Amino acid sequence: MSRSEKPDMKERILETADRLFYLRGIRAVGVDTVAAEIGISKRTLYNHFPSKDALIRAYLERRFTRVPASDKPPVEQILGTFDRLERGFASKGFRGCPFVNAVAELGTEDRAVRKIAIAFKESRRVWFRDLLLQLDVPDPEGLATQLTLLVDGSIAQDLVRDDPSMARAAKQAAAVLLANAGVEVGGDAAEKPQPATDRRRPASS
Amino acid sequence: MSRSEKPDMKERILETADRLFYLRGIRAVGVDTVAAEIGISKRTLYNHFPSKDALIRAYLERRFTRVPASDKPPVEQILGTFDRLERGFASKGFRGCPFVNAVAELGTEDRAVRKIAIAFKESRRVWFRDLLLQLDVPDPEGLATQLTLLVDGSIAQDLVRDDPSMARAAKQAAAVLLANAGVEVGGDAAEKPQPATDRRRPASS
DNA sequence: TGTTAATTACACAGATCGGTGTAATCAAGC
DNA sequence: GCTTGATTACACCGATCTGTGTAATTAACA
Repeated sequence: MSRSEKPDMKERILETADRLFYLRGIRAVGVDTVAAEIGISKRTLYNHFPSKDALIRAYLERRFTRVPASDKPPVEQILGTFDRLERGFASKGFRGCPFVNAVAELGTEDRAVRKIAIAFKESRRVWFRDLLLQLDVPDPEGLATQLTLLVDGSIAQDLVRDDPSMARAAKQAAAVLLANAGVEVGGDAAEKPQPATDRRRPASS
Repeated sequence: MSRSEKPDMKERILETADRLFYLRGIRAVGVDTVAAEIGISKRTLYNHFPSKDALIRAYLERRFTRVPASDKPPVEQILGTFDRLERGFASKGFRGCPFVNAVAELGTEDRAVRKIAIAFKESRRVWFRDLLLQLDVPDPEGLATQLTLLVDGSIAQDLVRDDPSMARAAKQAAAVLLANAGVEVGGDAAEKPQPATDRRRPASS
């Protein structure tokens, strides 16, 4: 099949489109820009993707990475999510949730895009729920939803404020919700102190 | 000053820009579209706003409406926020947070837009905090932040899923956080039952 | 009535966009 | 060496976008 020297041209296009779409915005990046960034002709790009819409869909589907399985205790996995979030926020390349951004950019009328976004949000909710089922909480479905609210809330707040401590605030709230559901939460899991005021990266504001 | 028959041309332009920008997206709506929607010439629009960027900024500043003062008890005000949210979600014209959407669309590099968005988010956090101060909770700053996470989380989730029950889930979580801080929460404040599954509007999906 | 300012219609500039057509070039497999 | 398929350069299309220039028109006010 593949006669091209570089492993897979389609994957190279997707990698570049992912980086540009996510960092600069989907509408802000043209197909010419994507092709030029890789150093290929626009024609080659259109030989792999019939339209920009198809490229956008492929970009979002590629972003749909499953959360890796873990053998750690469910509580640690749940609260660890917010630690990963905080590290993500602090990294330079973070710019919000690609699915929420895509819906915000392309509108709710774009069925294909919204379908992928919904699937992603639901997959995370189910991931929470399955962990909560192991913990025997009274209402795993509802609590899982509440945890996703904290995740998406901290992502939106960090996108605007560029303040990674939002993940820490979300983690503390999650710990309270878990404790309220009868789950034993390790004392060090949610480091309480931390006034959380002004933990912005100096680059911003 | 104003020689125009209609009260204020500038306000008419802003009203229309608000509706179109919010519902269809800022980048998706051109200045020609805004002018045509009102029935004025593009030249008139540019006589009131020097550029589209200026119109965008004015649109966001106009969206920056303060939460009205209320004499109801602080707890009711806080939890009532989520009831208002749910009604907003259920209304046809809801399409997420205009500030988050603007940052998602225009990028974090747009200093002016981001500054307005940050100011708005902070104003809501301060509104929560001032109410919490009246309730004598241990950490009003941190709890206020957590409440904003629930607000923005439910907004993001509703934008994607078109599911107004997200506001209800947020309200229940908020009630738990308040109770955990020692606040007396009325039993009817957070109507517990409600499996919350599939409360979508029939129009969607 | 005459002055003044707002609004109008309309053409147009300059850029960018998504997408196509074509013929040449290049590299791998038989 | 020849065939085949991928890639290339490059021109080009039509649409859309922000923004401007201009001269005519309208309406309020003195």
